[in-house]
This record gives sequence, structure tokens and C-alpha cells, in this order.
Amino acid sequence: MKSNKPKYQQIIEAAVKVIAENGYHASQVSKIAKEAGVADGTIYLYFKNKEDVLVSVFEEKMGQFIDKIAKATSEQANANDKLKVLIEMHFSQLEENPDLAIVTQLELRQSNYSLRLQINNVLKAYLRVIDEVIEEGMKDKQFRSDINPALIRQMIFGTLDEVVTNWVMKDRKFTLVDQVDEVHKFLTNGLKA
Amino acid sequence: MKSNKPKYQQIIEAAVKVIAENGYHASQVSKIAKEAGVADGTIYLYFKNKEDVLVSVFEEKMGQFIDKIAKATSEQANANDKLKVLIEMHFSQLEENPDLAIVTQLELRQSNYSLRLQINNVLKAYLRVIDEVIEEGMKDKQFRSDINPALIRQMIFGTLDEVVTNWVMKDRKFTLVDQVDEVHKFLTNGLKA
Amino acid sequence: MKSNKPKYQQIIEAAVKVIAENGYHASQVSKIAKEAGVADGTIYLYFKNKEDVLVSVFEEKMGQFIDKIAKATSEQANANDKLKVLIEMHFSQLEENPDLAIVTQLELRQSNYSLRLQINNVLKAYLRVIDEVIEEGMKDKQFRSDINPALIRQMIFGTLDEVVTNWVMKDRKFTLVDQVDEVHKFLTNGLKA
Amino acid sequence: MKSNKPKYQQIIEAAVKVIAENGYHASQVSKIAKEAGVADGTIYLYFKNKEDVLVSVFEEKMGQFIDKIAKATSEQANANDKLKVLIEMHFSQLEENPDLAIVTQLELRQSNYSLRLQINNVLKAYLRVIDEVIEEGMKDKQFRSDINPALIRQMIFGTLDEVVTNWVMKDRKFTLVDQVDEVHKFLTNGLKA
DNA sequence: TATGAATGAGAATTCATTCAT
DNA sequence: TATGAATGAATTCTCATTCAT
Repeated sequence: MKSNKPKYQQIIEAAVKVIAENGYHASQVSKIAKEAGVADGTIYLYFKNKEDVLVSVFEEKMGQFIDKIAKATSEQANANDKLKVLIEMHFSQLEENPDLAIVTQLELRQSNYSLRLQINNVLKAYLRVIDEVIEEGMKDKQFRSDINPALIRQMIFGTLDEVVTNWVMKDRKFTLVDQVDEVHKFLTNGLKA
Repeated sequence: MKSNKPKYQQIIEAAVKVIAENGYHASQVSKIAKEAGVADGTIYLYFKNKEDVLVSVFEEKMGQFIDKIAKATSEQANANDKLKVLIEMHFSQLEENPDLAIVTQLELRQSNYSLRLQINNVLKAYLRVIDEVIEEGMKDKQFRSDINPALIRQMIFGTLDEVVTNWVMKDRKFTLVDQVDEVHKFLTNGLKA
Repeated sequence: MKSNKPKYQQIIEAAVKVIAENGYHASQVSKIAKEAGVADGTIYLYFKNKEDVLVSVFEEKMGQFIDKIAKATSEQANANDKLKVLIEMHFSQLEENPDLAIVTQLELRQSNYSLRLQINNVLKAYLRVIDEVIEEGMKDKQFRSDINPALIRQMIFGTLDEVVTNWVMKDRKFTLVDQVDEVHKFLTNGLKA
Repeated sequence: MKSNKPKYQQIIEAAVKVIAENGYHASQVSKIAKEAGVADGTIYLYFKNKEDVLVSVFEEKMGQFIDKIAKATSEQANANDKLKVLIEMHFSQLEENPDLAIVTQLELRQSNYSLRLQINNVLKAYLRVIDEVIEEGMKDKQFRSDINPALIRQMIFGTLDEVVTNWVMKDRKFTLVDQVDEVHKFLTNGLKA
């Protein structure tokens, strides 16, 4: 967390709301400022520029998202259970924060290359959590030993990401957490020794 | 294919090249026109607006992409083999067309919501191909019967898409088709009866 | 002259008028465009940016100013007469174009360093004309031989420039060309052998 | 001198330094406050607004500049000697204070019309000193009697000012006081009876 | 006196699209 | 069909100034 100043958090929350409601390209700085209840110029006391606001939204929100998942998996005894909790937490956290889901799955992906790179950088922490689960599964023989961990991690992340994106694009008409078991079964079957 | 007029194709090809080289946001209509060797205004004789150019790029290129995959899978005898060929074709086609891969995996995703919807519409044809493979696999007992086909389709597509995106973002430093066997094994294991 | 396109000249003339009437800092691009009867964007078809408009104003107008003085001095037989004509032309041209006088003596001097450098570059042509008169005067013994030509040139230019600036700042309440004889006498006395 | 309060002087000195180092347009109030070691708001306890700071810089510094020249000329016995001392003092004071020279010759001239008027007002005291020398020279027949004193004063000031500006713009690569004799000779020759 | 966080007005520039030729 | 000059709407960021403390 970059700052505990209340205005910093206000602006972050306002940005999520404005982007979720208006879409990436219609989210002007002035709109975010108004939603946050501050003057346009105040944004620039807390952020370098507009891109910095967007990156910070991702850092703050995904940071918490990832921390919770990392904590929850660490409390599980084996790789299969860890993977189960990871899927559960991934789905439930986004299901509980529809605005955040819209922002991360749809809107922020419309950003330019520079922002995409910074977003990917934040995601690395999540990919490492997945990597650790895979490693543990291989060591404990829950997963096959002939897998390419990096490729598997891409497939796990791609699977989860696509399911969530689909759910958002279908206007969240089905329940995400209800899919956990089947997704988990698919992934563990794909991996089992 | 919307049109066989040579200028129509010229503009499509120019758009792919310009977007791959400059990125989505730096691909102005005037740049595409110049690359295509026509005047700016001429673009509007063949396309309704800029978005229509981009949608058409996706339609033309993904249309061919999907047709080839549909044809190849139809020539295979069972679901497992069909899935194998689908992965092979998905990877090999994009590996052979790096410009197209950059455009579809990275650049066109920066587009606005309206364009994304139209892109998804084009993708439906591909998703139907995947659906047919899944159905056949279930019917022939190669795949489990307790799966949710729609969810499985999302996971398969998400897996392939993420692997390709990763390959593009890593500047295509590894060989995509070398991953086919492992991806196929992962998916069929996840699905097998 | 950079261009003969009519719009180019329209914009130059509009800029002179707008700057003379509103002052440097209140001369927005949109105001110049409106005065020129073109759209804001049209300015950018003919000029790289706002600074380029201002530099071009100076280049065009001072270019003509200097050309006329160079031609007139070349038609005089000796250094004293050349200096006389130079002063006459310097004063009369600005007296006949009050807007231009305001722009060159007051407004464009408020510009930033980059523009000032480019303005100085244009002025070099004028300084060379003065230098040639000084050289001829020294060669023909009309002027003393113990002078530092560069210093003398600065003093001549400084003298003329200050007199004109004063005239502009005093709202042009006296007649500039009436001062020619006395200025000429002062300068030639200061220089005579 | 408006004030003897130490902070007033601190701010004046800071403004000269900041403007000399950063240029007029990059000299924000906050930068001057930081250099002076005070808070932004403190500036407004001592000055009405930013323009007032800049005017005060000119008043303070040029006030001292002019006082010294007035005192030095008053100690000379005749107009020619007074003019000599005036030139000497004009050049030497600016040569000894390069920051001040940059500020008065280049940076403050980029200011708006209102500030220029106030600067000219300060300069009037200097112009009166020049006027007195001219009057004395005419009365004592060292200078011609057929001159227009106001015009001559403009030419003298223009000459000195242009020479100093040139010296500053050429990055002070030559020695200003070495030019005193030639400038003096040029001016007195131009004026002598 | 002194602080410094907050304010909010203001302007250059881009580029998709049009339309007279 | 084809051209390309012209259009004009739309938005980020800076910085002088204020005022509650």
C-alpha cells in the first residue's frame, strides 16, 4: 500500500467506480475527481499522472486480492487443496466485487502498452503463487512429474481468467463460485500423477 | 468475405501490418491508408468507419483461421485426435503469422467495449468448433459425462489463448508448436472418462 | 517565404493582428484560427505547432523588412547614405505597420527562450546588413578605422531598437521618421573619421 | 527598500537565483519559496502576488544599481566624465552580478505587459540620471546644442542595453568593462559640439 | 507570523470523418 | 470510384493563490 492518506484511498475507490460505470475510455480525470469529492488538481498531489492512478488501482486492488489468496493457500496442507482454495478465492473475491471484476477483466485491458506492462508486473506475484502450488504438487507426487511448470501455470491462469471474463461479459448471470468444483476437478485431473 | 475488390483486401492487409508495427493506439486511419496506397477517404468507400475496418480485419483473418481448424478437426476420427489437431492448428497458424498474432492477442484487445463484442461474435464460430469436439468426446465416452460443456469450452479456450498471449508477450522466444503435446495431454487428462 | 498557399498567409496575417490586439499571452491558437477564418486544426496543416506559427510570423515579416532595407542600402553610393537609408527604412516600415511594430517590439519578446533563439537567428540577416555598411564606411574612410565593428553594430542596432520600442510604448504619439536625421547625425558623428 | 525584514530579502535573493538558474517561465512560486526556505504561503505575507515579487526584485536590485551610478556621476566634474563613469558603472555592476544580468536582460523581459510597465517605471530614475548628464553637457557646450535630449537618452540607453544583452546572450565570453572606452568614444563623438 | 494541502480555471493538439472536386 | 484538405470536438495537467490550523 503506497499511502494511508485518506484522499489517496478515496481516489482509488472513485476510479474503480467511475471506470466500472463508464468504461475505460470515458473515465476522465475530472470525473474521477468529482466522484472522489476532490478537485482535479488534488489528483496530481497523490498521483504522477492519470496512468499512475490506473496502475495504482490495479496495484492496490490486485495486491489485496493476491495477498488473500497467498494467505489462504498457505493454510492448506497439500497442493490439491491449495489449488481448490486458490480457485475459490479467485472466483469469490471477484464475485463479491463486481466493479473490480469489470475493471480488471474488461476495462483495464483496453489500456496502452505501457500500462499493460505495469499490470503484468503486478500479476507476477500471483503467477508466483500458482507456481508454488505446482511445485509442491510435483514434489509430493500429487501432480505428474513430466509437466512443464511454466506452461501449466499459463494454462491454469488462462482457464481461471477466461471463466471470470466470460462471467463478466455475460453480465454475471450465473454464479461463479458454483463453478469451483468442476474447474478444480478439470485442473487436478489434468495434472494428477 | 465481405468483398473481393482488391482495395478491400489491400486495406485489410495494410491494417494488420500497421497495427502490428505501431500498436493499436498509434494506428491512425491515415497511416493505414498510406500503407494501403489509397487516399484516406477511400477507406470510407469500403468500410463504414474505423471500427468497421478493425472488425473486418478480425472477421477476415479469424474467419480463415477458424475455417482451417474446422476443416482439420472434421478429418479426424475421434474427439481426442480432433482436440490435438485443434491445438496444433491454433498454435501453428499464429506462429506462422506473427503480425496477426500480435494484432489478435495484444492490440485488438485494447479496443473499446463495442469492438470487443463484435470480436466475441466472430469467435463464436470457433467456440462452436470446440463445443462440437467436447460433445463428440462425451458421446463417445472419451470425455467424462459429468462435465459442463460450456465451462469446459471456456477453460480450453482460455488455456490456448493464454499460452499464445504469453508467447507473443515474451517476443516469441520459444516455439509454440513444441507445446502442443503437453497442452493436449493436460486437457485430455482433465477431461478423460 | 515558406509557402504560397493562401491559407498560410491568412494565418500569418491573423496571428499578427491577434497578437497586436490581445498581447502575446492572450493569443490562443483558437483565436488566431477564428481571425484567419479557418478551423483550429487547419493551423496544424500549415504549422508544426503554435511556436512554429510565431516563428513564421517573425520570419515572414522580418524577412521582408530586412530584404527591403538590404535592397535600399545597396542602391546608395556610400556608407553614410546607406546608414541614412537604413534608419529611414527601419523607422518607416514599422511606422507604416503599427501591428507589426507592436508584435516585434513588445509581444514576441515575451516568448520563451527557444523562440527567442529562433528570432535572433532571423535577426542575424539584419545584423549582417549593418555590418556591411560599417565595413564599407571603414574602407572608404567615412568611419574611423579604430572601431570594433561588432560593438558598433550592437550600438547601432540598440539605438534604433530602443527608439522604436519607446515610440511603441508611448502609444506612437510622435512621428518616428521625423527622428531619422538626428539619429543619423548622432551615429555618423560617433563614427566619423 | 520596501522592507528590512529578513524574510523579505531572503525571498528577493531566492527569486534572483531561481530565475537566473531556471528561466522566467520555470520559476514557480513554490520553487522560489523552497530556495528561500519558507512556505509557499509565506511569500504572500510579504508580497501581494507573484508579479509583485518580480517587480520588487527589479526595484530592489535596479534601485541599488541606479543609486550607485547616480552617486558616482555626481562626483565627476563634467558631462563627458560623468558619461564615462556611467558606462563604467553600468557595465561593471552587471559584470559582477551575472545572475542579476541574466534576470534583468533576458528573463524579466519575457514578462507580460503589466510587469514591463512597472519595470519601465523603475527605469525612469535611471533615465533621469542620463538626462541630467545630457543637460549638463549641453549647458557646458561639451555636447551639441541642436540635439533632442529625449531621443539622445533613448539612444544612449539603447546602446548600453544592447551591448550588455549581447554579452549575456554570448554567455559572457568577453569582458564587458573592456568595451567602456570605445562605447564612450562613440557616444561622445556622436554628441560633441 | 507561518504553514502547505487543496483548489480549479484554462489551452494546445490530435485524428476520425466529410465532401467538393 | 477516388482524392485529400478541412473540420472541430474533446481532455490532461499546471501552478498562482487561499485559508484552516
